[in-house]
Amino acid sequence: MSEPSKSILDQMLCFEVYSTEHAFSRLYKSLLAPLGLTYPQFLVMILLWENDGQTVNGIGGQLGLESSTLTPLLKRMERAGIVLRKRDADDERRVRVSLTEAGDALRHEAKGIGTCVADATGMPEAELKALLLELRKLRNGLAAHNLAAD
Amino acid sequence: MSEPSKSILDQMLCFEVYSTEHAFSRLYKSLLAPLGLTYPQFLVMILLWENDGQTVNGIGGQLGLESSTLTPLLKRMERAGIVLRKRDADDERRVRVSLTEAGDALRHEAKGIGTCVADATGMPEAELKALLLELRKLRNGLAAHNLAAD
DNA sequence: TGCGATTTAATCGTGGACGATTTATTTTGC
DNA sequence: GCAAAATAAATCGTCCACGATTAAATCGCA
Repeated sequence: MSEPSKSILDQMLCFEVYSTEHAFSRLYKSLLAPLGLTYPQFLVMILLWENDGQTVNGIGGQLGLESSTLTPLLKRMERAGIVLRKRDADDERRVRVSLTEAGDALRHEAKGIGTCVADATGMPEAELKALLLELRKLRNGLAAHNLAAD
Repeated sequence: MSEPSKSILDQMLCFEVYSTEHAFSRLYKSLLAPLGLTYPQFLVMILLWENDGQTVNGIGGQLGLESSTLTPLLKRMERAGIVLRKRDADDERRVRVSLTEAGDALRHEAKGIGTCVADATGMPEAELKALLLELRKLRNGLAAHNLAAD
């Protein structure tokens, strides 16, 4: 009873990840609202700004999302006029997602967001970097375990 | 261009938190499925196993969830026969949530879950503990900023 | 005492997320 | 060259999450 067992620690860690995700989500919501974007939509935009015309699966692979999540999300973005969805002529199974002019223009409006978030953490860069690496290690561990379960 | 700016780092960090949360969520889903629980429901159960008969707001405060999230969630748990929802006789605005026998019994079936998750991380206890503290620091920073925005 | 302000849940609409399934297309194996 | 397998996206049902609003109960204060 004196020391917290590893399993309790783990429960706490999972909850911490869960609630940190909520905190990030709330922060991004307020920053992204003026652009009319949600956080997952913003992630898609980052990928497209970097490399336009990707397929649904390509985007999903990078974000870890299924087509059942992405298809409706991309349709909302299409309705908002920031992306286009078009069947690939060479392989009609694929749908390629590309930026409209409005979508491309959003890139400039999104410039300030990163620094806002960085400031909000209130932590020095080195510490954030270390945290990033530790989290990546954790996620890789979990992902390996998730794969092994199949 | 040579060094990653703090804002890019931050974007990566946020994404890392986001996807680590997904990885945890997937892992817990497979562990909790035999108990018929989702992860947020499991969090509610942990609170009730610790302290039965809490109010909706009391639970929400600890988990950072709104009544608009909890009410339907608790109704599903009630339908599943693991909790009861009852208006407080002293203050009829409050709804008290308590465990049924079946809900209490689940506690034993959930025993092994923590160690499973701890093993899945593949990381030593000390490292997990340090990560927990860093994440808490980050979350507190973000939460402070979220509050200040009001 | 009684009325306005506050507190507590519940409701509604929107958006994310997943698994299972379906449909269409392409690849492969023979 | 064609049937079977594999791949890509979409669809459906369920659940989580939030903000805004509503309804009911309680509190507080004049």
